[in-house]
Amino acid sequence: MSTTGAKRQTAAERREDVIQAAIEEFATFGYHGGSTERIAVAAGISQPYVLRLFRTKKALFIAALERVCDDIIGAWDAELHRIRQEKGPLVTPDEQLQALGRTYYRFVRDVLELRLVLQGSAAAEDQEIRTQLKAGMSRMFRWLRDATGADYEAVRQFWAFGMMLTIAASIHAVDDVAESELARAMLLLPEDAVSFDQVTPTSG
Amino acid sequence: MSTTGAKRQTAAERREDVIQAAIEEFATFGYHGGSTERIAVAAGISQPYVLRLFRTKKALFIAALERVCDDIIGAWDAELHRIRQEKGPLVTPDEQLQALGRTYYRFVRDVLELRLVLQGSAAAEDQEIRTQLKAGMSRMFRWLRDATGADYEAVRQFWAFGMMLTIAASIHAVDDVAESELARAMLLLPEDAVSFDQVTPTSG
DNA sequence: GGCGTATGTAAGTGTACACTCACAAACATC
DNA sequence: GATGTTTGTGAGTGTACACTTACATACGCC
Repeated sequence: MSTTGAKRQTAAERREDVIQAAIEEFATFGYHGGSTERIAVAAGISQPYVLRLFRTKKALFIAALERVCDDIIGAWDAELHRIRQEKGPLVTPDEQLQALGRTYYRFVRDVLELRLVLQGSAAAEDQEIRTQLKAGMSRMFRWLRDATGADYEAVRQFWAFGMMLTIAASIHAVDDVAESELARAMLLLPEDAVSFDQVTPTSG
Repeated sequence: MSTTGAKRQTAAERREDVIQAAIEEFATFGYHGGSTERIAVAAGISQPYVLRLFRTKKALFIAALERVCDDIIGAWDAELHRIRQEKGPLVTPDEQLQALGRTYYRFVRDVLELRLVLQGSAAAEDQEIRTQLKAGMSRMFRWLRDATGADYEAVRQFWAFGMMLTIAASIHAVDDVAESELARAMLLLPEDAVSFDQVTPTSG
């Protein structure tokens, strides 16, 4: 273990670290506000190397977006299997969607990944980002439809709620839910709700 | 009319021009991606003067956000009066919300203002922006509730749909609605819909 | 017409940041 | 242990952009 003891990893491993750091950075600050320098620091490498692993900042953003779509579908898939094992194979599409909806946040690491979808929408003025985002959303929509067998209307409602929950999380509505009937409304809670276990992530 | 014929306006008038330009710029490129220089050009003044009228870029963004919330409420209000005159004063809350929802886009100039709300959510990591956005959303929620008399659940659904429509517009889903069943689903259209008059803005 | 005020700008400053390039250190293979 | 390849960095470059300062031009008022 010399002082210059450089721990080399494969490019694939580094890429993974960078993507994870990028998801966090971009989800928080958006595409324009996110910095490759901070991503590099978070991933434990130099900034130029980030740009060698992903040719441009935009390419990295798009890769992160793609990953998030995969993760969300993966999390949904796992939850669906859990539900089916618990309740038998005869659950209705609506029951399945409801189950996915109730545990929406728990699926995705600290809501960050959902926020990245929001950031993608915000940056969708860029054609390449827009194209990628559309593809990702298509995949999610199709998966929801195919996996649960639900109809358009149900998937629509599910998705719309998801977006609203994401925005509610973005503006930290959950912070002052006790004092604000608005927050309560946005979080889809009944007026007499006292707990947020069903919608908040189990953070930290 | 000399060549240096400077047309002076009052600061209030300039501020108005700047806010309109800012809404367009920020709605398109977001808070971080938006440029005060471009806003200045669009408003027909120099960039330093933009920052004299609004102390900082952030202050301008927040002012634009506030304005948009007012505009949206104003547009809703006008539509509500129209509906009541058309159908008499006995319309139910649900009918009123439905009317607002059907013409959602038409209310707001080319969907830009709704996109700014999305951009605000994306930039809500910043505490001041977040605070302003929360206040604006609160006002909108309260107005919807008070003006229509609808209950939480109905307002929630209305809002969630609005957010989804905004995102659909951001990713230009409407562009390829003919070829994509996804776009159709996101745009809340029944599967046999042939026209988008109900949801698309009358642009140009 | 002089004077105070409001409207406006040219030019500059500092900084953040995406991206480049030349070079170095670790590893694999023979 | 020489050689080629992959992993990695230090030190820049150019540029975009928020913000500042010092100055100019129009306007109202007496």
